[in-house]
Amino acid sequence: MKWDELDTNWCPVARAMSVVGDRWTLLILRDCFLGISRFEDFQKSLGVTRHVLSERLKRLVEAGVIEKHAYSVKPPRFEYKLTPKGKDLGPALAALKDWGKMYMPVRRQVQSEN
Amino acid sequence: MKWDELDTNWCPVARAMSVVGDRWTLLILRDCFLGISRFEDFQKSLGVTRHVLSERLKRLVEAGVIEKHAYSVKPPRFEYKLTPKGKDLGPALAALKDWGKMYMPVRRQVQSEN
DNA sequence: AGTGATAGGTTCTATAATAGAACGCATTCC
DNA sequence: GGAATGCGTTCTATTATAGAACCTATCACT
Repeated sequence: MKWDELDTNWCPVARAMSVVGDRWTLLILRDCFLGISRFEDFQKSLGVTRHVLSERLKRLVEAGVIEKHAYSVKPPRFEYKLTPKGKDLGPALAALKDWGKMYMPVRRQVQSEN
Repeated sequence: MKWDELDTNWCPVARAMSVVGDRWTLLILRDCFLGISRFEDFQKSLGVTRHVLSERLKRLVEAGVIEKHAYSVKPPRFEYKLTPKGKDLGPALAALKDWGKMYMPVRRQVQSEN
């Protein structure tokens, strides 16, 4: 199969990956679960480029995983919130969290010389 | 943060993604759970390029998620098997499977004109 | 002994995705 | 009339992935 045809795959895991399998997507959703909802906050939290963040949010909205709505019209300001479909990714994220806690111990980042 | 520094992140989900967050990796592991163990079989099952498959398997072995061992020396033949660490990704994959079943209905692939 | 098949890769080039910085717009604050 | 904030888009450079070809070792057949 091809990566951009995962949505028609027989396997439900593959179909799930067609929505949440791209780089950064699952971490954006983790941030949603932590209460983050604004573009700037996702960007600061993750360090993902604005370009990619914009593209991922658009995709997640299209897929019905999150919703975008204006919390202010003047000035125009938006927030992204999990839909029920998005909230139901909670168990998957929780399982990844548990696994990470168990098997991926925290290692201090090596400080650069400069 | 940067994608290749996820392993030092404070968040266990991010640290998990440092191992299983790359394209195709979670689907390779799904295949492992389905009993697939050989290079050729992963490749046929997923359609991933041999280059990427090789790289992902190497990474998963390094991370201790799967083990490579020879099941024949003459001719040299190998199989990849889940370690306990890898088997403990079962709940995460199961959660993704459930979510995919629930929210991503099977759609027939549109047939090409040619 | 030569030919083809099988398994497990590596190497090569072309294309697609991501990184990183800059820019644009609307609005508010000073 | 700046400067700051929030939410993006656009641009170029670098990295990752796709797709095909190639290599090695062995066996099976003729």
